Amino acid sequence: MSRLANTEPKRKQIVEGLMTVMATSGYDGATIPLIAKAAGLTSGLVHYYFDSKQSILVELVLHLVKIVDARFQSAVTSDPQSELAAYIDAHLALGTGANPKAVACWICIGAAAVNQPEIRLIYQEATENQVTILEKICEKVLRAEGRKTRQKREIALGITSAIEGSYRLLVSAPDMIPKGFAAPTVKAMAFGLISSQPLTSDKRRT
Amino acid sequence: MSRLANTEPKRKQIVEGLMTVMATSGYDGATIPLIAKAAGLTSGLVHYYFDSKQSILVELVLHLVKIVDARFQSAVTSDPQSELAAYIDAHLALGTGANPKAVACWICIGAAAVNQPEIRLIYQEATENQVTILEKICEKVLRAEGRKTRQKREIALGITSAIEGSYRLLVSAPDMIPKGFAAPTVKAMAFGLISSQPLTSDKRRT
Amino acid sequence: MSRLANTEPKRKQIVEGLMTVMATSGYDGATIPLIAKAAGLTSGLVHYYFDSKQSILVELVLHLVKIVDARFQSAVTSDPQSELAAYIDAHLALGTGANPKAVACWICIGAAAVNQPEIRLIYQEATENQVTILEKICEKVLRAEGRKTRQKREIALGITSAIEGSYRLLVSAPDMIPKGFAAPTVKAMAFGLISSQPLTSDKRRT
Amino acid sequence: MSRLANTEPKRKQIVEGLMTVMATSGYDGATIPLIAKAAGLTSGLVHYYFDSKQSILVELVLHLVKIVDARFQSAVTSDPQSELAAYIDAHLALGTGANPKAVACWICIGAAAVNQPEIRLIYQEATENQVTILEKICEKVLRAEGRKTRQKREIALGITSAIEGSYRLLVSAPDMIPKGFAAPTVKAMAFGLISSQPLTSDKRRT
DNA sequence: CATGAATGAGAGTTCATTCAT
DNA sequence: CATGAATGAACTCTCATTCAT
Repeated sequence: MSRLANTEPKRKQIVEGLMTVMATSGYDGATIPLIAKAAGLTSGLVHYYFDSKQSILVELVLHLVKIVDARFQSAVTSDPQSELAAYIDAHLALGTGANPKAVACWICIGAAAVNQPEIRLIYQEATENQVTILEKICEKVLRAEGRKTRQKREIALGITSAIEGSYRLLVSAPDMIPKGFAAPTVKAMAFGLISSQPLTSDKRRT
Repeated sequence: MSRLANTEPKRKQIVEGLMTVMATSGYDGATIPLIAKAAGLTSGLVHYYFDSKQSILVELVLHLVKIVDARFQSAVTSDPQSELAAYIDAHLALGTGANPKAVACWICIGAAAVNQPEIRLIYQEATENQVTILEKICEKVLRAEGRKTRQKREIALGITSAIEGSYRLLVSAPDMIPKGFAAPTVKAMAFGLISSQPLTSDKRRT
Repeated sequence: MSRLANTEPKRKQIVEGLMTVMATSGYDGATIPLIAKAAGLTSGLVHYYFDSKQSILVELVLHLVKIVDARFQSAVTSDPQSELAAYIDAHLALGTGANPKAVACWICIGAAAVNQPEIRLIYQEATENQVTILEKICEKVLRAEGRKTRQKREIALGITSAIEGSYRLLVSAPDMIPKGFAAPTVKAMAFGLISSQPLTSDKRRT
Repeated sequence: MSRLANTEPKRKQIVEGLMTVMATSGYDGATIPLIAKAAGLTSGLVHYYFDSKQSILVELVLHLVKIVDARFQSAVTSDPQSELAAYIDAHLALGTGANPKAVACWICIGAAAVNQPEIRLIYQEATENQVTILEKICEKVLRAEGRKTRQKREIALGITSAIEGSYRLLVSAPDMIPKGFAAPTVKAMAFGLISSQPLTSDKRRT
């Protein structure tokens, strides 16, 4: 077996160790020994597989993006409206019990992006990917509803904001949030926002 | 007589020092020496005015809440709809250049709330206050539009999510956000959400 | 009034502040602000009346010596044996409730003598004074009992050891010591030690 | 395989580093860098082997107790009287050059017990163990001399006081103490104290 | 591959002391 | 006299990182 044979599983273990610890202790509170322990390894090994603590964080961000993507991909996508609903559900279901660790980490990553340019870049890239996907879905919905698509990006950004903001409240003010609140409300906002767009042609619709 | 007691200004200096440093370095990156330097003081003096680093953070949270409150209070509030618009503007204008440091700090505070229970409590309290204010405004708007008010809290939480999420994007993915995007979009989402509420139903109720 | 008018009372206040704090917090735990507070003054004033923290300790040692001296002086001194008993009582009564703070301080001073030569010197001087007084009493007792006085200094040192050791136990292992244990036991040791000395002349005494 | 685990020797090195520094600088003067230097290590490593400075002190107390125990255990114990003498010699020989560092530390530990409850507890426990051992020896001596054993604990406490007090003088007033003074005097006091106990039955012994 | 001992820089915090007022 | 703000050095302790084994 080559040396690489065992490399990926180990790296994943470590990344998930960081996720676990970070979800309860934040990024700075996630020390190498704690990460190692959560991963069932020793601190020395962590640095064998990763150059630095920050490089684990980089990989974690990529990992989290995959988790959400996977969930959305598996959603059934018949008509545009249910596709949009499925997208929102895929994201917000994470917070409502499905993967609270991932959400807590995501909040910490946003803060880490403040002072770590490398993290900011990949956070931005990941977000850009999501917005692009969402933009396309929104475009389809707008078309299906006979509305102008000019603002599709603003709409996608608005929905993304609402999702990210829901994460914030779910993580940092959990006591305020009624169970099952986030997804329906964000969906209502999303469709409300779409409905506020002008129709493509008033004549035909009259 | 002793030296002129100057406690409050000094504490404010320190709090603003934390805000400045935290906006670029995060909470853990905001070391006491850096805070002191930003405030033009010595590290020793920081601990003369504050028991601990965390207690500076506590005061900063209160300080940030005051900034937003002050901005909103000064807004003219004629009809409910413009009051709601003014509320959203007061919050989001901060991010669009008015006080980017405050917004960056707010993001870091949310992350700090993850692993510092005391911070979580005051974050939650501050958020609860905002939601309560917003809830009342929403109720007025709903009444004015002849809609049921049952969901007013969910609506307030939804708008709050959208605002918080906009902060996130403004801070952590600034390159993605077109100038002046946030406020109009959040307003459209807010009014879209309100419009999705059922009418009180004048017929049956007559 | 001259400037000195108020000096001595203030210094005494400070010394007693140190005694109070030191009895529960040790010498290093007795910070200037704590001493000042215990004395009802401010930290600045403490340094107005004393050059340094150590100089307060120096004065405290002198103060403690006076306390014991005063107590012994007031004892009735009829025959040598009761004088010795009175001496021991004067010292050990301190520990058994009369002045536990003084005793706790005395223990701390012994430790401070380890690393502060100036304290060692005055501790030694104070102890030497006590031993000298005790030596004279012992000489009288030995004479009265018709015993050789050659070892009077060793006897005085032995009794002093027993007293100092009782302080240690009273302060550092208070739960082990039955009420009223120390004085009778030390007296018994003292007289036992004296009885172990050879008689001055067996012939005459026959 | 990792580096050869060498935990116990390293911990011992550190404990002895504390002993060395504490003997001349006291507990508070024994800073981690000084302890590390005395042990030939770096400060970081000290905290690798011990959670806190206090935990080193805890281990030092146990270490000191062992030193005395070892010395006493090795003493030949034929008749009760020489066993008592051996016990006193084992303790006091330490001060007279055999291990002056240990004695100086012991004095500082008593002072540390004043304001550190955990230290007080183990000081008390160590002392209680010694008193219990001594009590049994005294009981044997009392029996052998046909005296009542009721006061055996008070006697043991008295002898312990005399030993502890001798330490004090040896450490804090070394110039006053003639060489070889302590052990004989304490022995004389001990036997004098025992002789002061009533005989078990005067009638039978006639 | 794997360990965990070792390092060294730097964190938060305390405190005797000074001094402007 | 008296205050308490201000300083700066030193403290204990933490931690990412390295490396001998």
